[in-house]
Amino acid sequence: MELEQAKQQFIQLWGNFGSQWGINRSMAQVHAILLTSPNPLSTEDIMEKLQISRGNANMNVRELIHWNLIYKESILGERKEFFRAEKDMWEVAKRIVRERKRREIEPLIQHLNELKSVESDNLDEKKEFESTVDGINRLVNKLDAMSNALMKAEE
Amino acid sequence: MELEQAKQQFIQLWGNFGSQWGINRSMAQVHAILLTSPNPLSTEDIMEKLQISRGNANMNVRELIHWNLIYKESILGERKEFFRAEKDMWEVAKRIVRERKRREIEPLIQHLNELKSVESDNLDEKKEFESTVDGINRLVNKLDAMSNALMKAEE
DNA sequence: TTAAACTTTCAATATACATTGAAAATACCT
DNA sequence: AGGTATTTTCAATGTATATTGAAAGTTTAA
Repeated sequence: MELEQAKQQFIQLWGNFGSQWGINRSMAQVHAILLTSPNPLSTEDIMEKLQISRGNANMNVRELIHWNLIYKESILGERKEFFRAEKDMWEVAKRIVRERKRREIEPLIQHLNELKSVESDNLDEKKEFESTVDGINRLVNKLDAMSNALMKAEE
Repeated sequence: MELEQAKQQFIQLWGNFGSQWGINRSMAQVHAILLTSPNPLSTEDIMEKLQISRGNANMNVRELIHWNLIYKESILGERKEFFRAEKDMWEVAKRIVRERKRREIEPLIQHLNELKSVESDNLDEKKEFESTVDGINRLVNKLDAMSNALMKAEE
């Protein structure tokens, strides 16, 4: 397959994959284009290659920096900012896990704790509810422990 | 906290959590209401408790059955169908992993394989592209192996 | 075999979320 | 300080996805 065509397919693929997992399509596509570029790219490069607006490009680049998946890079004699992606995919995975944990899992645990015990006359429903919440709590803690172990283990 | 209020919060919580991970809100909410109910519920019960349409309730119940997260259950003397949820959360997690693997990871691997090698004059870009695809391939295989190991390991 | 009870489908509609682009803000150079 | 290049913001707009509900389909019981 021809390179440009393959890149195009990869960008679409990564975009779809992202959106199935709650990452917005453009952000995943910006990530894809930087992952496959040997040189850092500017906002304009990204706008052009993905055919998206300046605002969109800018916002998703910022977001990717915040996720720690891409870096700013300056090019000698150029005034604008350039960006390059972290290329070690195991590192990428770890950073995504870290960020989603911080954003979603921790608040989830927080909220579940507040639901731990309830008052009610209906003992059946009360029991079922508490046991569900407890079950989820245990699961989340288990998964959390597993992911911590993995991220330290490396390889 | 009062039970009904806590349930309501849980339903919202589970719905939001689902939609952050690419599961539609209603489906997660239907799941939530069944998880916390000691008795099986009918489509009408679900419609009423979540204030959603018949079509919506029906479609998401079907989908949850397909994910193997809820079961049909018949109640003596009742004609309509009732549904109850799998309550073992570790089991739930395993089934979700299984389904998402089947739906998303396997097709991803499929597509990545097709992009494995490309033709181009630009050796830099070609190399970068192939190495990115290879890196993702390795990552996905690693995660896949890990999840397989975990799902067998139990506990 | 009919009719009531119940389930499924799907075109129309609504909602949530992503995207645009021009204006405002900021950084940089002389 | 003034002017130009570059980045950021955000109200308006567009788009993908979810939801509705009524009609069509199916099952059950008498």
